[in-house]
Amino acid sequence: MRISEQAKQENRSRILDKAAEIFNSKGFEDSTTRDIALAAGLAAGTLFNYFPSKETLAMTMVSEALVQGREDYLRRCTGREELAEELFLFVASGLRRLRPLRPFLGPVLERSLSPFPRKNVCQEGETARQEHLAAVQSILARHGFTEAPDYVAMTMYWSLYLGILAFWSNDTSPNQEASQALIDYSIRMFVQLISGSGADKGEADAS
Amino acid sequence: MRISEQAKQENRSRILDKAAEIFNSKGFEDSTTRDIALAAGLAAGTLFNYFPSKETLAMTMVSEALVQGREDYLRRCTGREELAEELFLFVASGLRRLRPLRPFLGPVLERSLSPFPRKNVCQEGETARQEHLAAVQSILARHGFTEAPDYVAMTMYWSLYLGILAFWSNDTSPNQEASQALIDYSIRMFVQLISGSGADKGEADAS
DNA sequence: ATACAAAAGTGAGCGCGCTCACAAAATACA
DNA sequence: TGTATTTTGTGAGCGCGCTCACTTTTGTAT
Repeated sequence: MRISEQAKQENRSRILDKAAEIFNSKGFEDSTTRDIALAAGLAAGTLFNYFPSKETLAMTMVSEALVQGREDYLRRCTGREELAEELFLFVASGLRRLRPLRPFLGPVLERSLSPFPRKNVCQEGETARQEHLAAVQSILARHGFTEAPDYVAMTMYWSLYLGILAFWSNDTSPNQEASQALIDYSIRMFVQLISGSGADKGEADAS
Repeated sequence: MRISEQAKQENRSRILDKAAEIFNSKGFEDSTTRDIALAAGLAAGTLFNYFPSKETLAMTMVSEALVQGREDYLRRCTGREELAEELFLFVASGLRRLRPLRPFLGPVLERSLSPFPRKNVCQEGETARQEHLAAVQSILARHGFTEAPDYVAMTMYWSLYLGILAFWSNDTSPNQEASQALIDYSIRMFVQLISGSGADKGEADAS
């Protein structure tokens, strides 16, 4: 069992390695699970003993990248940042870790993170979303927003975040400055939203 | 040629009718193009003489609904509305027409309207997005925003709009009040964004 | 009518993600 | 060691969206 356990881990990481390679060279949709399995030295069906779907396989990499991004953020965060500043740091840390996966991220994030209701949800995606939102909530809490923001605010946050991911994932501007501007505006907007409705929720009355 | 032309149109609309029926009863993903073609009295392959893909078939219905929604909006619009009010009317008019398609909208909108880069883009989806955004721009223009808002603003608008669609498409609250609140906040946020464009951090408040 | 070209319909078949009945190997127990 | 049990690997095969070589129908010109 020990030896087998180790062999399993090796198989798993060999699948992940080869998958990353193939996804990066041909994109997500043009890569086949058969190719990946064979490249990892396994039969076609065996891949699904390790990952229940092609989507989950890809999202596993995304998930790990986002976890590392979160760790980076915690390491880099001094605790003296403004709210917007800290949110920016958090988002940017995630993107930095996603960078190597960029060539094949589009279809994966679209399927796994989008809030549209679907038949077969990918658990990795759900988890990634929840953990991201939980992190945001904890940042808010540390900045004095003790009551959890309502569903409207968090729904809007997620929409904006997905928009950032989508834009960033094919941003060809030199240093992704275009994305930086988008992140900047999105976060500022979000901060403004929760600042304005935090006390008296719902009655903002603009007209 | 006359008769055949008419037959073609009949086939086309029979496909659309049966597709709507089947999509509504089994959802988009569980419906097969074979079933739809047979239900329309055609061979499996013939369907693709009329629509290049299953996605396009579904998006054709969405597209038509959105066009009708736009007409409704033009009809109902008095021209004396506030900007936010008019945007709300515009968005709500679209949703009203999409209502009958709601049971199968999720996967369709996710694939066709999402801004994530993809291999095979569905032309119907691209067009729908462009027309929607053009309508928004013209509303803005009529309210004094003569210079076209920059890509950041429009990107954020589209993110928020997609979020609204996603939330609304499985909003089970009695009269979709939950969605109404989301639309309200999203639009107000967007108006604030373009009003204060170039404005500095947060505090500005509404004037 | 007849011949012919263009348009429309057909269904076998492809490659995909994924399943599943079974085979092989690893482990547990005697 | 030998046997039973569980775990892991295998690849034929399914159903899907979609293609394409072919047949049938339609329209035109003689």
